Amino acid sequence: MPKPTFFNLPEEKRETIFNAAVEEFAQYGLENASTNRIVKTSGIAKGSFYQYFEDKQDVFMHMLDVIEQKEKEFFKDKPPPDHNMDTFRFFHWMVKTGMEFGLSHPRMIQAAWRVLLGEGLYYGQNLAGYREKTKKALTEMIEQAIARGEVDPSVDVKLAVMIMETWSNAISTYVLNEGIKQKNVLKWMRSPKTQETIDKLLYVMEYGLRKTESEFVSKP
Amino acid sequence: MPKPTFFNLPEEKRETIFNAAVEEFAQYGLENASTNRIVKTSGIAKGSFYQYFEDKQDVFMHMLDVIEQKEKEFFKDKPPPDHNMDTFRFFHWMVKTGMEFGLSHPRMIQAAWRVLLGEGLYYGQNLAGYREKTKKALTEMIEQAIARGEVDPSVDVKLAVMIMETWSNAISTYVLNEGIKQKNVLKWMRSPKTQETIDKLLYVMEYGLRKTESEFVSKP
DNA sequence: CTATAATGTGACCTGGTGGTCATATGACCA
DNA sequence: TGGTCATATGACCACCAGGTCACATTATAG
Repeated sequence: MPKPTFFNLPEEKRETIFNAAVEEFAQYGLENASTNRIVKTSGIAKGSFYQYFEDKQDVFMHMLDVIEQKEKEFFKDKPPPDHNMDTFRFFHWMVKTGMEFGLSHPRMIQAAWRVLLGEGLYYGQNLAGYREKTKKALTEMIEQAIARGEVDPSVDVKLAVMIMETWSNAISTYVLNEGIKQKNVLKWMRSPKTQETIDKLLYVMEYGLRKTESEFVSKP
Repeated sequence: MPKPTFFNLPEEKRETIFNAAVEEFAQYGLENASTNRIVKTSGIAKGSFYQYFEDKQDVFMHMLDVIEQKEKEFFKDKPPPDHNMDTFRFFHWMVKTGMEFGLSHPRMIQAAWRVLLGEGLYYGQNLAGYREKTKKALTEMIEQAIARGEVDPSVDVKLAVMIMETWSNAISTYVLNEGIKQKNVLKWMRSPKTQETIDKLLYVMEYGLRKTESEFVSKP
């Protein structure tokens, strides 16, 4: 948690510092982020930084909180089209909506992903908690899906979770890496071509890479 | 390339230094690897290190070469059971054999993966070449597979490559992470349970996560 | 035994790191 | 006005990084 002093700051200054930190994390990850650079780019004194935060990990954790909060807000007025829908369609909706959210705060998400996926494995307990959360949600979803006869039961739950995580990671990585190159990310994201790519990826997750009687068709 | 001096060294000393470097990369990655620690753990003077190598990246590239060479040796007397086999069976065989190789040099592989996957994205050209190689091989394989009618053609080649890469990465990561915890990795790797897990993962890649008429059966 | 070449060494350099602290600034209030 | 308290500052610290280099040691050859 940042110290109270940080929250007393005028919003503009607070944002400047926060954004500088986010940019630093996106570029260098957590381990290689430099507080010196952060203070330089945000135009504050070194001492000030330590009056706002314990250390750089403190800022990073704060960023995760901000993401979580913004995510909640974003999803609040975007309820899934049908509550009792097919699990794959639900996952589909979740991935796509999640991507839209991600692209509205690209650097923040990039920073979080980079650290959580890259360094998180070799890091302390603090970060592990964040990964557990999504894992738990996925587990519940899959248990339900198996009960409903939607997911192949011969693949056990733990493995299915791992598979869905992998897919979700792969798609996010793809969208983030490609999206950043675009001049208008949202337009790119919503373009038929991009949508089809994501559809195809999710289709393969569902039906596999082997050619079977079921064929891919783009769904609106 | 390491300097000639390095190759003139008695084998034992050479190995000591090399192993220390590998261990360092496995633990800290390339960016955070410390030459100071490497020289300390291998018991040589700082100056000697720079008489053997240009810098730490030089050692790392050398490690990649060593891996490549050992891989060639390993695969030399392990030709695929049937040359004109189904692509998925071939991929299956490749993954499993590759894993066996990986577990015979776990730290080296771990180090390479860590850097190539984690830092490689944000690194210079040197490393990109190594990723391109495997990508090219996969591309050819998939083009053939589509021509043979084995892979769904509605999923285009580029995407299929990405999917196979993702799977290969996911499985490797899984095996490496779990394998390292075991007291006897090879025994663990060859145990029916582990084999079944890998079979299941590859099965899902092939037929998808959704329950269909085709059911998973463990194949010998 | 001597001269020359190859190898080994660690003190030393510059520069960056995370973090501290005495001091300065300025807003607010009695 | 003078006093107080939160905020701001950057010089400074100890530490570690990668890298160099004059010098010491050892091996080789004549």
